[in-house]
Formats: sequence, C-alpha cells, structure tokens
Amino acid sequence: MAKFAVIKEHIYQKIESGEWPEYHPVSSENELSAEFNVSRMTARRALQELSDEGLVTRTRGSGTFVAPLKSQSALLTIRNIADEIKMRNHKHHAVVRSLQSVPALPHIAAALQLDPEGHVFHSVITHFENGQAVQVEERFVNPLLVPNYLEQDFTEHTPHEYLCEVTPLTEASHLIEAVMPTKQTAKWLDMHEVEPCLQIQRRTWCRDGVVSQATLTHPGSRFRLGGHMTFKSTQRSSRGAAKGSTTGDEQ
Amino acid sequence: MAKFAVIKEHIYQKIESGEWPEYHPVSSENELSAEFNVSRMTARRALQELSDEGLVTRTRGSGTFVAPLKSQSALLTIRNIADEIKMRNHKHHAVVRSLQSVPALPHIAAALQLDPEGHVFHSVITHFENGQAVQVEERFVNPLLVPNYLEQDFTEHTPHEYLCEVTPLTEASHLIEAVMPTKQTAKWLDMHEVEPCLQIQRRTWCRDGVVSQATLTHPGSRFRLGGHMTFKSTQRSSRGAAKGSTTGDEQ
DNA sequence: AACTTGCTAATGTATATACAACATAGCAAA
DNA sequence: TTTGCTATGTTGTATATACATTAGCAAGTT
Repeated sequence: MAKFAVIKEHIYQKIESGEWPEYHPVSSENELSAEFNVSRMTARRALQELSDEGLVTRTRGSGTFVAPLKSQSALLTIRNIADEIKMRNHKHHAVVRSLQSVPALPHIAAALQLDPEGHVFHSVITHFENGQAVQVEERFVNPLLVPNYLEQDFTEHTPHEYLCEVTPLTEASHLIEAVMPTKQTAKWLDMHEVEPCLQIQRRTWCRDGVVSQATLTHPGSRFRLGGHMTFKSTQRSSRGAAKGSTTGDEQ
Repeated sequence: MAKFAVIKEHIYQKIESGEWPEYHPVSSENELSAEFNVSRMTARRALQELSDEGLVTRTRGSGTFVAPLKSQSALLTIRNIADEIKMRNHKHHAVVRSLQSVPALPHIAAALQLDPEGHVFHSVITHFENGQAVQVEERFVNPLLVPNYLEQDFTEHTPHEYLCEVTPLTEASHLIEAVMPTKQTAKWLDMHEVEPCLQIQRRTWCRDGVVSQATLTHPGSRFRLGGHMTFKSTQRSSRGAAKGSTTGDEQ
C-alpha cells in the first residue's frame, strides 16, 4: 500500500473506532512525517484527502481536527428529523409508541443480515413539529451491534442520534416511495386515510454490518424532501463535488 | 488566484464551452507545465483535482481525457428515466402529449428567472416501461438558453438527454413529495385516482442560468426511488465521497 | 500471422525545500 | 484592562528532482 494510504488508514481507524471523537486534534503534518518517517508532503496528502472526504477539517494556522459527524451526514444525505425541525426554529418533540425486543421476521432478519431464529429490537416513534405529527419512525435494530438500544430515552435524543454515537455509520441506502398509510399510521399522524404519504426506507451500515432498518412515513401534505446539488468545480477541490442540503424551504 | 486554480479554470472552460467534447485529450502534465510556466507538480494538482471531481479521467501511460458526461450525471444524481429503464433491460417508449410555447405564469417565470411578460416552452411527455406508463414529465424550459427546444423529437431522445447536450448542467435542485394525481395525470398514467404518486420537482441550472423546471410524476405502486451511498474512504481520494446509484432493485 | 522485445511518453508516488498566510499564546506598553 | 506586537507552530502554495508503473507503438523474431 502507498505510504500516504497507510497514514490515511491509521487516522481513519482512530476516527472510526471512536478513539478520536469530534473535534479531536489530529497529528500535524510535521508530527505525522516524523512518526511515519515520510516527508511532510506525503503526510500532507493523507490529511488533504481525508479533508476532501469530509472526515477532518483543516484550518491554516490552527491545525487539523476530526470533523463533526454532522458533515458526514451531509455527505450521506442522512437526515435527522429533529435537526431539521430545529433548523427551522420550530419545536420538536417525540412520543415513543413502542420499544421492545421482538422475534425477527424473515425479511427483517435478512435485511439486518441476522440469524432468522433470533430477536431484534423494535421501536416506533412519532415525531412532532410545533405539536403537529410529521413522521412515524418504525425501526428494527441489530441487537448484536447496539445491545443497549432498549434502555435509551428517545424523547431526549432520536434513535438516529444515538445510533450515530455508538456506531459510526459508513454506509446508507434509501428507498423512497409514495404510499397510502395504514390505519394505525394515519391515526398516529392525525391524518385522513385517503391522503398519500412519503415513505423513506433506510438501511444503515457501520463497519461491522447492518445497524438498522428504518421506515420513515410522512404525511404528503406536511412534508417535502428537498435537495440541492452543484458541481461548480471552480472553487475547492473535491469538497464541491456534491454538496447536498436536505430540507425543503427553497424558492 | 492560485496557479493550479488558473489551470483548472482554463480546462474547465474548455470542457464547459463544448470546445473539448467527451474523451477529448487534455494537455499532459508536461505540456501544461510548459504552457503555464509552472512546475509539473502544480500542473499535476490541477489535473488531479479535476479528476477527483469527475470532469476528466486519467490513465497512467495513456493520458488525461475529458470524462463522459454520464459520470457528471452520477455526481448530480440526476436521473434519466430512459437510461434507467434500459439499464433494467426493459423497453422504453415515450408519447408526446404537448409541445408548445405558452405564456409564462408568474411562478414559472420566477422559477426560471425570466421576465414575467414573456413566453416559455412547455412539454408534457408520458414515459412507458414495457408498455406500462411510469412517468408523466411536465417541463418548462427557458427559451433563451434552449431556443430550439420545440423542434426536437422527444420520442427519440428524452428532454433530459437533449438538454444535457446543449447546455452542460452545473446545478440541480430536487423536491420530492407524495401527492394525489390530477384527473388528467391519473388518466395518462392509467391508474386509479385514489392511488398516491411520487412527484419529483427538479430545477436545473447551467452556467448562464436556470435551464428548466420539471415535474416528474410516478405512480406510487410502480415506482421507487432508490439510492445507496458510502464513504469507505479507504480507497481513492474524493472519488469515493458520494457514490450514488439511482434506481431500486436492491436487496 | 502471432508473439516478443524494447523504447517512449504519461501518470503515480515520494522526497526535500522554500516561502506565504494564518492562528494563537504570551508578553509588553499604553 | 486594553491594545498591540512578536514568536512560534500550522497549513497552503510552489518548485525541483527522482524513480516506479503502465499504455501504446514499432520493430524485430519466431
């Protein structure tokens, strides 16, 4: 492996394992060049590419630091409903409808890459924006990777926030559909059963496997999923490759 | 401006103006270093970053070439329904429902950043997959940037393909909603009026301004929008920052 | 005709060096 | 206390050089 790649891997491991939390200082170019016995330019390349990938932030004169996970989320276009609501200066609260261990149905076990015999953790939470229901979040969680899931208070922090903390996400896959709500979902969302819903199914991975599978259901009338992308490419290298905002309120 | 940025801008201008089409060879590192009177390493950085951004492809021993526009689409997660259908080895055909110049309604003029007095081009097209309607595409196009829009045969090439050709896209913004179809749309999609639709509103920009505003309506039962994203970050620099596939058929 | 060899050009990696621009801490003067 | 300066460390840019790896081509060999 190339030397710069060795250094990248070393730093990546520190971040991914949680040994270096957000904003933790990363060794300077000079330190790395001494530590790995390479030139400063080589150490620099490692840091530069990590910066391009959004894993660290660099400021001249100050140093290199582990980037807040939030910016990773931006890359992944992973959405946290609570953050979005707060970003609009609205009030968020959540009601936990269910939180327990359930037998793994075959398709759930398959989605989580688990033994079909076992159990999985299951939560159903309704999210409110200014007192109005905007999302029903049904989630199946891998108990091997997140053993303490059931003991969390999800009125304080969303499952997404908790999962991001305990298992740094590395991958996500989304499936977006328009569906009619089930009777139960319509009731939770306080909406008519004939109104369409925007439903996002999301699976997230960490290094060790599938973390969770979530189904996020929004009333069509109260929710839009927005995104903006650009490749100006005239400014900074790859940082500008794909900058995605997530929430509507455009134009 | 930094020297490497000057070189980047020079090459970007060639690509963006169409002077260098797909696969056109780009000056080598040595040529650039001579032409701009910089070291090879500086010329190299310009090419490297353009490569990271997906604008050019580089192969050792061979040279640097303008990347096919398709990879730009990947960056933007811009979706072309015809490509997706073909990728599934299904048959695509389109029916043009309307293609004409219409007076610009105020909100359309605003969206296209045009004079509210003028006209805009308007097209409505139904797309079929294996004979079944899967999308109604209603599109408003900026006549100043795409003067020959009305003379195209959109049963041959989709508007998206045509627009990509004549105006290299630099930006896009999406809005995704779940809605009920209008009577007319339901009829075109051959679906019940009580079935929900996934509706994507997309505005696209080129360097000179807003190119078009499209509303893509899909029957919820026959369509899913999928995406997969990862930041492995162990492999190549920024190329791996956000790799998005667009169509379902996962798991 | 098919294969091999060798040359050339291009990109990939790595090093050493120099200077510029910026941030911060600490200290001195007002 | 406030202001301003400076020393130091850090990142940003640019250069010069060396060698490794690969693609493509051309000439020669079998």
